[in-house]
Amino acid sequence: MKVLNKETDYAVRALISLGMKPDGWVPAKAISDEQAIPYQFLRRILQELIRSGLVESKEGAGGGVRLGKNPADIGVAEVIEIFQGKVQVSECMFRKQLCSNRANCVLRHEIMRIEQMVNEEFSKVTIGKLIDDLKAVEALTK
Amino acid sequence: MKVLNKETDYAVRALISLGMKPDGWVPAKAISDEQAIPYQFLRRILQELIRSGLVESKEGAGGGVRLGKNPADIGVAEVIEIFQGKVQVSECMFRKQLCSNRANCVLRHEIMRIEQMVNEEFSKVTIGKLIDDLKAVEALTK
DNA sequence: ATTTCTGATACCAATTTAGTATCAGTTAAT
DNA sequence: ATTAACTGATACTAAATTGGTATCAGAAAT
Repeated sequence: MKVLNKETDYAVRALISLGMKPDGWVPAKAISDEQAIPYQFLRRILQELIRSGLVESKEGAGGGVRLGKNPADIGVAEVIEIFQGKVQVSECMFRKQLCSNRANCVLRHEIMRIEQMVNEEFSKVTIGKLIDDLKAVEALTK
Repeated sequence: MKVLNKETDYAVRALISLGMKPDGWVPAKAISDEQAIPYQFLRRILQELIRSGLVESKEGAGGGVRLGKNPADIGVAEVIEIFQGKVQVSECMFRKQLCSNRANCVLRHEIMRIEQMVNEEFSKVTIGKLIDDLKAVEALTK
């Protein structure tokens, strides 16, 4: 059971990379090289990040991309949602036979609790936090 | 992002169904009808549950399946693991470029924390608990 | 005008998912 | 002894998803 797929994985890495170069426009090629992400695949990923406002872009020579929000305001949950949709345990695990009334279905309620918890935790892990952690590790290993 | 696939979903429903009929052998056909699970698909799922000891079977006429463990001792985490493997966030999200030393990689550590939390939560949701909740709802709606 | 970039979109192979089908063997009842 | 009701094992398939590639048009800087 893989929670993050390649798109989300690459997107997070790209966002971290951008967050560490806050000045100017970074071409997709630079990120692709630095993070070893296939160029065309990354391009498509960046376009989705742009559409959803996490990243801004500038066309033409000297152009590229940069973060569209403060790194501390970008939670991994948000990135997951863009590429893999909202976390949902099952379409509806307890229909018909098992659950006469959807509204007060305790079982579904139970499961949705975990869903929400996961979402909250993934929201707390922001790009900013990841960058901070990363810097702390780098300082130690130097 | 769908956390449970059909196999896990159907498996849990089948286990609940079996847990509610603790006496005797239940043929796969009966579960298939009751829970509207495609028969052949369910058969394959049951065979995996049997292999992993959650379910016992008896061949021949009058045979069928029954729980192999106490419902309270079957956590949904266990079922997920059988059909979807251990929860893992990413193969290794922070390799090479981002993380010089795997062992003390704070980022990976961070993510694995959520992983473990999810597993614990899914372990606490047992078939027994689901059955209890279900009965409580049924009592209310009657 | 040429180079460096993004926008948009179409394509593709490999894998996974969800489901079907078949045949062999076991047990119970007649 | 036969038949009906079951599981065991396994092979097959269509459709969707995943991960990745390719192409062309257009924008900006030089």
